[in-house]
Amino acid sequence: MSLRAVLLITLQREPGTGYDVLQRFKTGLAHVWQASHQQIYRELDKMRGAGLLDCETVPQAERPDRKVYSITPAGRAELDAWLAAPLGPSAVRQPLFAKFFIWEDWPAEARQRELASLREQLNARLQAYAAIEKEWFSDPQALTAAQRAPWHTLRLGQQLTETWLTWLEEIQAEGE
Amino acid sequence: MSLRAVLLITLQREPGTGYDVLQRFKTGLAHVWQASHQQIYRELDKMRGAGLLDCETVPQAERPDRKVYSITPAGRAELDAWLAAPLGPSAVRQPLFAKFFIWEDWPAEARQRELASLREQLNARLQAYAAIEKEWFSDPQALTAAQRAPWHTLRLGQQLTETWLTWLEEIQAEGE
DNA sequence: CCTTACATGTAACAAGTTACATGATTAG
DNA sequence: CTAATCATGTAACTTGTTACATGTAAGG
Repeated sequence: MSLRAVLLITLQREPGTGYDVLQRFKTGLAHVWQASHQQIYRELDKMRGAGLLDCETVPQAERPDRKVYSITPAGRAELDAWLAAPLGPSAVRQPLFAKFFIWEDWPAEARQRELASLREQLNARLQAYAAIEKEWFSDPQALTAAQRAPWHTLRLGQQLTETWLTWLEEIQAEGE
Repeated sequence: MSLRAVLLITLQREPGTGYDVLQRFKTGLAHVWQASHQQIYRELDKMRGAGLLDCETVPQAERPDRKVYSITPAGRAELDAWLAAPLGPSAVRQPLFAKFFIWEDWPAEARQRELASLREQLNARLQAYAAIEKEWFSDPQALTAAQRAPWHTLRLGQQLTETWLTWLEEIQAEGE
């Protein structure tokens, strides 16, 4: 259900094609949701079938037609219903924590590799956040009302990542 | 793959039935992994089929037979391979962040309900962590080598939850 | 009497991944 | 010449959820 809701949200802001949505998932929505192009195309088609989206086919010379989706009143109603119901608890799935359950069983160099790889991923995430911040929220003083809440999500993302990094540094220091 | 790895880890520590594993997912492994009983039974059967687990059927009077699974050498090899390969980045899926993208569109009381519900969930999670800590790591000074890494995962879980809570309090304060 | 614990499963569905497939245009 | 961008899709598979199904024993 959540992918569907995210699609409704982004298409409500601005209609677009499956490809457009994929680009949004890679840039401004990168810290919110990710999905493969196959998942997006499939879901958009299902939503059109369910009457939540309209689809206008725009022919293009020498390229596949663009299928521009936009939200319908039924789609907006479905979105409102989703917004009105508080989210349930999310499932816990932490493969790294699982690895830590037999941490002493590993060769030391495998541990180092794991931690180094994690560190890179966390730093890459911070950089991605910084890019979003620069593009969308460069001046926190001048945020519009509509920008304020999305900006908070970005800040939380940053803070969670920093919590991870601090913890990682402690672990690495202890392992020496 | 990760569910499979978690099952290998827990059955390597101690053989058990699907039901046993489910109980572990509810207690000592609660902050690591969750899965429904159907998912567990299905996966255990597949793993037995793939030669990763042995299954010994223990008849019981007046109750369904217990199927006790234990890890095979092939299972241990698969686990070692999983441990040796650093984890890839995990997918980003934050439905709450999506809601925040149209936060100003909601009625104020719906927002309050959402935040209150989140707060309850976070507090419940902290309590679950405290229970695990009490049962498994009551004396941090006296941790065995094997307990040390799992204890670190618990601490990270707590710290992440606290980061969420601090953020939540800021948002709630600002909303007044 | 009702709920919880014990102990297993089938079936259908929803969500997400990976591989394969097409074909023009533009930038290096 | 090669890679990236634009733009769409099919098919097969894995993973996770929900509903249905069975039956005993113990505790309140």
